[in-house]
Amino acid sequence: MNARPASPSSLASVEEPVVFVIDDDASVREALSNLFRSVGLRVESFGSAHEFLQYKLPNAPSCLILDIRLPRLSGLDFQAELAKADIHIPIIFMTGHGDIPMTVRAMKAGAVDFLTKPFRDQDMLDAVTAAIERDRNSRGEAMVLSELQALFATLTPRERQVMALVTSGLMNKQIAAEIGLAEITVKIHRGHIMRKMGAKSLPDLVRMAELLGIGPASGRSQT
Amino acid sequence: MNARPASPSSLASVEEPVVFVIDDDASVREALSNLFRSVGLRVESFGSAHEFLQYKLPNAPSCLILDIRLPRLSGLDFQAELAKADIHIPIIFMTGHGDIPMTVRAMKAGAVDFLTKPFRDQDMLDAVTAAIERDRNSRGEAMVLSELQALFATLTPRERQVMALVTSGLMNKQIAAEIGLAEITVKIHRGHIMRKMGAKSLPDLVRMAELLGIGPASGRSQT
DNA sequence: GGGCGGACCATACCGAGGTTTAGGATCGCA
DNA sequence: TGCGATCCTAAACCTCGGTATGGTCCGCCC
Repeated sequence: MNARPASPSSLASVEEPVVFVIDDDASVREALSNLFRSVGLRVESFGSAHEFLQYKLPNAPSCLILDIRLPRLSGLDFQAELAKADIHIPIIFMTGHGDIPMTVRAMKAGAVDFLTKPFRDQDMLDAVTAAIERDRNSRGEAMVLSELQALFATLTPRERQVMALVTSGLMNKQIAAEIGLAEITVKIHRGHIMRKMGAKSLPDLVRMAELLGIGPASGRSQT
Repeated sequence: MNARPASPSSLASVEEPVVFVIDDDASVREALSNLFRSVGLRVESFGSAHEFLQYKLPNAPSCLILDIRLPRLSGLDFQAELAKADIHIPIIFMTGHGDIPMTVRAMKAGAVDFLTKPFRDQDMLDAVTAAIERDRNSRGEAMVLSELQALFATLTPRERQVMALVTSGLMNKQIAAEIGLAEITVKIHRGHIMRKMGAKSLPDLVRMAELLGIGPASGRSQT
């Protein structure tokens, strides 16, 4: 709508969505590739999980189509691997003969969908659309957060500490007493914080602190 | 002014957890009841979804064990019914012969787990424990939110409007210009807001506004 | 009609927030 | 040894936030 974000960092999410397909059966890869390409989606397919890991993931909304039964590694285990490696991409599982416990485990671990072969093309396309959309959102949030963290990283330890106390609602004089400073010094730090973080107002800063998960944790020991 | 900040609202979550069981097979109800009671959980069981709906739900962390195949209504449909009726309770499905699409649909709709009969008692207990815990958390959050909403409801329309602008970071004089008031009037409103909402500081108020989802939406029409 | 609450405004006062200017002290690094 | 970053403080000055006192106007309900 309105509200220019004013961040010069719109260098992400400009890339087109990508669908990744991992299946050891070349004919399946082929069929899925054709399906997705027919609706204008970019596709990258792989014969194994290992191949996929070699590939440098683009900074674009994407999702992963995975057969639950993979050559060396089960799809479920691979899902866990990705999570452990901090690679977060929505996963759509396919299976020819899966069971319910598998399904539950996959869904609990965050899978977007779980399709049984044979599935209708439209079901797959719907799942992919939802997955891409989900990824687009989470990428957006992650980007905002990482920019905030970058700003936060430019603060000195003292400034970080003061920021936590300011956003917790303490007055300058209380902060000064809390950490043994003159009130004027706190004001100075506070000014630096506002400038470095690019906050236009105190509510702005409070919201940043919320996103960053800042409590009195960064402060010193409490009673 | 009323200004009754000390709302005696600690009357929740003191009740013990309850497990609800819906199954048309009395022997299943009996077995599950015994299982849960054996670990000290309170159980209420029903032969049909309809019976369950007659029951007045207690204000306690709870969960619902549901057979996917119910007498009149499918478990999946009943899940949707509950959601539509704004009854949010974690659901654990059981099934003798369910399929994967059912499972996926249930999990996507928020089910906690989906157990295939026969299941191990421990699996059921684990699922129930997780579900109760989830419900305890969401009840806690819901309670905090409803208390906030109660406070917010005591604000006059003008005060609500000013609150939105204050928490968005505008200065008093800007707010005054925005809605055509004298700055002093804004200050008065602001004071009332802080008192009525029980906010001890501006950051406090900002966090409340975040929880309440307050944007310029409650203000007047914007460009 | 009188009471009540909401909304509005003025004057005055004071405390809190915030900047500028001008320093001093410490520490690590080139 | 000099430089820069960090951290601290002071005095002066101004704006902003917030409260109190006192008052007007309007609409609603008994």
